[in-house]
Amino acid sequence: MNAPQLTKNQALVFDVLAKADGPLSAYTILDKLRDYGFRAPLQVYRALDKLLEYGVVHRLESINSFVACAHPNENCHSHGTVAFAICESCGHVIEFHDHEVDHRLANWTRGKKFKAEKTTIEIRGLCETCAA
Amino acid sequence: MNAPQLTKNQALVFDVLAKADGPLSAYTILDKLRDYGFRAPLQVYRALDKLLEYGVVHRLESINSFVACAHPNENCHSHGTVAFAICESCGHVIEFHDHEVDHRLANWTRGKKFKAEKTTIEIRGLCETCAA
DNA sequence: TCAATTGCGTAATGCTATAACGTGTGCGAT
DNA sequence: ATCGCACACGTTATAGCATTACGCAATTGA
Ligand SMILES: [Zn+2]
Ligand SMILES: [Zn+2]
Ligand SMILES: [Zn+2]
Ligand SMILES: [Zn+2]
Repeated sequence: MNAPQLTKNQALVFDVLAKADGPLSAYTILDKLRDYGFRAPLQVYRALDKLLEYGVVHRLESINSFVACAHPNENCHSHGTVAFAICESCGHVIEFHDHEVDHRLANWTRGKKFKAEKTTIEIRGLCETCAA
Repeated sequence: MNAPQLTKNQALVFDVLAKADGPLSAYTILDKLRDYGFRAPLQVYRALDKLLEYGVVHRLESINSFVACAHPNENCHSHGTVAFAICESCGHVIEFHDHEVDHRLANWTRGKKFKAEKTTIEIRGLCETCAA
């Protein structure tokens, strides 16, 4: 899914995420956008839905938060499953792909005849800086 | 973490999960246990915390639900990361391990000096029956 | 006996997400 | 033109998930 011109709300939400140095919850985004006219969660969630659909934002399931894609120029979806390492101390997120992991999981689903729609891989822990 | 004798509440929650044919949310568990004296979410969450700690229950982050461990006699934690395939149609969950996936992710974290604490791998889609 | 730990019960609150309603705007088909 | 449709938007209310805070009781172990 390629991203068309963003609407005003979508652009506002995306900018907040792009400028953040870590994942944000929908309600945190809402708070940051109150000065721009946002009043209700749905304004955020509707924008997020589209941004997720366009692949320019990822959802971190394990922490109910959202993050701008770290590879804005590639199409993340085309590289297979995106994986995340999330530092529980400083909040930083590293986004990565691993072809071999994709391959193994695809093998498994093929063997089980399981039709995968969406795969989540999230590693929570401490980044190099925070672990030191 | 090995499971000691469960308390009454822990045993009730565990039994509900063990008898269910799919993952349950904390509030669904609460409803099923009202006849046994449960009145508040915390009674469920406290029991779940312990059951998770003992490794006899897993939390599915992507659907905010809980499931009894499918390998009650092995120690799931000792096998590395547990992965789940979750059918979005019938709700069935298949729990599995893949050493090679673990290995790849461990390689990645070692390379980044990221100290992994908890890794989530969840595949959502359609099981063989539902995909047919 | 005293202190610390653990489990339990209850009420209140906070965080996350969606349902349901209506409005306005752009745009192609008739 | 104007009708119908798709889409974004705004608002209110509600549903669903999880924790904080307080107090009590039983257990353990010094
Ligand atoms: Zn990405
Ligand atoms: Zn960090
Ligand atoms: Zn297990
Ligand atoms: Zn199924």
